[in-house]
Amino acid sequence: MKKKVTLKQIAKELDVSISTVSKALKNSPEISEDMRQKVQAFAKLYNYRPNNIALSLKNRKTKTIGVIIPEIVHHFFSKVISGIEEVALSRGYNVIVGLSNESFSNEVINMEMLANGSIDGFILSVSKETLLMQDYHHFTETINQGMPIVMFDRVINEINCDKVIVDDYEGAIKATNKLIENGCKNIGLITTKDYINVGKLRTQGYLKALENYDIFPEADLILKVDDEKLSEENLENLEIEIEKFFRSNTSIDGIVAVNEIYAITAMKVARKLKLNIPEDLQVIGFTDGVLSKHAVPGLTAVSQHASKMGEKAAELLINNLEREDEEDIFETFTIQTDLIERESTK
Amino acid sequence: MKKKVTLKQIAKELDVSISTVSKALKNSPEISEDMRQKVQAFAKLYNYRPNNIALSLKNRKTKTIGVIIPEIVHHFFSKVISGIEEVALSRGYNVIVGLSNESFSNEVINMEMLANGSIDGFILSVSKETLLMQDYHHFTETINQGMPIVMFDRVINEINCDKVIVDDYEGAIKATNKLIENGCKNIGLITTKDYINVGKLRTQGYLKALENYDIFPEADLILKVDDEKLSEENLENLEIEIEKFFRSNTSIDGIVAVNEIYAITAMKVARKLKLNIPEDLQVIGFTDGVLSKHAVPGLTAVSQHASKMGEKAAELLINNLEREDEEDIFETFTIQTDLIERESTK
DNA sequence: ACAAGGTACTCAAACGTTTTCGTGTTGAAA
DNA sequence: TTTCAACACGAAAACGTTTGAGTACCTTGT
Repeated sequence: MKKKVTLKQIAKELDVSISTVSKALKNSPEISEDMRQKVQAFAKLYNYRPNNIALSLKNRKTKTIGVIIPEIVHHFFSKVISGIEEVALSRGYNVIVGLSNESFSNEVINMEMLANGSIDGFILSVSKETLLMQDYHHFTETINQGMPIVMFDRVINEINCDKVIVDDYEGAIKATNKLIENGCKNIGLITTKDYINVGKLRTQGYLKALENYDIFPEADLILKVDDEKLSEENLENLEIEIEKFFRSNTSIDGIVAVNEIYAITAMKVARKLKLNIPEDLQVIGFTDGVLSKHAVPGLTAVSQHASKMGEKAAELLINNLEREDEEDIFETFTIQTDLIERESTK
Repeated sequence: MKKKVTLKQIAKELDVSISTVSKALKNSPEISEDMRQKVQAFAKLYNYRPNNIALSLKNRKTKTIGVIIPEIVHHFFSKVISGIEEVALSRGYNVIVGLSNESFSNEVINMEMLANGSIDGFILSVSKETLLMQDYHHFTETINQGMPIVMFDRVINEINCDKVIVDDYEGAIKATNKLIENGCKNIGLITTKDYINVGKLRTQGYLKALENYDIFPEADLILKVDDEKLSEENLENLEIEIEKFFRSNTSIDGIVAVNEIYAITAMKVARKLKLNIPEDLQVIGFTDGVLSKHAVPGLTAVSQHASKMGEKAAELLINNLEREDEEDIFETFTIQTDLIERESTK
């Protein structure tokens, strides 16, 4: 077992100073050609690699970005990470991932763990609990300490930082328009409680689209699912809620759902109630993930271009980190949605 | 913007030495009660947190583990990460994620980036290309430098390190047995090429189960999908292959598929061919992920307990890292599979 | 012969910690 | 009064690197 070799060891071995070795490896003109070659040959032989930690300490930057997300077992978030990874790698950065599991305290702990020198900046999507509690002190403190943050998807307007969001409002309009144009007369919306801003925006888009067509929105046609009660296990609750919703609104002929699970479950319930898709009921979901793609029938979905979100977030952060002047001009980048049409709509 | 405060600054402010501050914060008995309180109060006021990088350099350990996986947008892998994260967080470790995208060179680059001091050890699942090329020098070198590796799922027997695997062989036997007991006479297998060892093991399990029941395995009933040709986009190829497979084996009444996608696609094709599930055809897939759960009908699946794999891998690694004696006794931990029964089987 | 200048190296500080050893002051025992 | 712990603190090295300043030696020009 040969441990990693350091400058000091090379220096001792060649009987020169550490500085000489360092400079020789960096092709400094201060070093003679002879010495340069000797050192470089030796370094190659022993497979010398500079110690990242020492470099981080010296340069006061780690070339590492911290990503905090609510949940990784989720197509959208893993896709975002994959986008972040791609540009991070290409620009020489590492990615360290923290999971909040939608919990405020986990978010805080994770951020504190990373903020003490381990990383240069954060990319994050705010946890539900944080959104609910509206306690943002950990964000402001981090920013005050000079560590930049980029928020994506679930962002907080009051916080002054770079943001990457999806045009949820427009996306919901597109989806609703599509259904209206396809002849739906009674379009239902399955959404979340309003404290999640993406849910809220999508609801607003839905309402706007109806308004554009002079359709009066009916409160009965909007189902606000209480996400608190839902976990991996009790998806049946969701199924039951949606079934009740369908039974009390038999005229529904179109559904806009704010995420894949809601949409898929709606289709499942519809099948159970002997409704044919898309003949009797057309369905459009948000987030174009695996489920949409592999559902039968395929689910028409509003694509949020998750990996592009990740790429953009990483670019914003790295650009900020590598900016010479310390001006803080924060940008909010909006990603346009696309409607991916499949068999769940006509 | 108040930058992070260091020991040095506190020392200067209180007009004492750095050592005194450090000791006072650690409640050293060398320090008087007065001084201790003064320093701690000051530190709290300025929200002092020790710099992780400096600690890493001093202690020669980073309290960070590196995870290299082929692909993160994948239920199985993200679930594993989530298991790793959980254990890591509870034991005070961070997780840094690298993606190989199934490419050998990416795997090497990622490992080299991390191996230079950034992390204390690796948890990884080998990329397909590496398995194909059988070039393992980056693993042996890393281990030789004293950095421990834990491999999971796609492991390499020749490499001497901790491993966490799923009992693929047994899982395939369970699945095949189930179908046989349910009355299937012609059970097809949809698998990968043999260089992926999990695929190979599952194939062997399938064959073993048939043998146990004195059923002669027919080569025609085994479809080895060439994964190289498959990407996110051209899933149609898979569909076409499976359809051909079904058409040339009309007697098939049961399917074992080595992953979710194959299983779901098989169900989709079956529906197209007017085969009823589970009456005409029963299907069992590997990897109990979102697709299995939300498919219609629900897919009976062999659960690999991905998050448990992650937890176990993290435990093995951290135990190894924190072991006092430097004995290298490597363990291979096998996770038992469970058959999660849903509507795709009788 | 001697200042000037270039070459090829070494020294030392710095990044932020921890920790061993050293040292000055105090109070009490001899 | 001397001696010697006990106490409370400081100095310095170490982790591995980079880099500006310093220096020894040789060459050149006058």
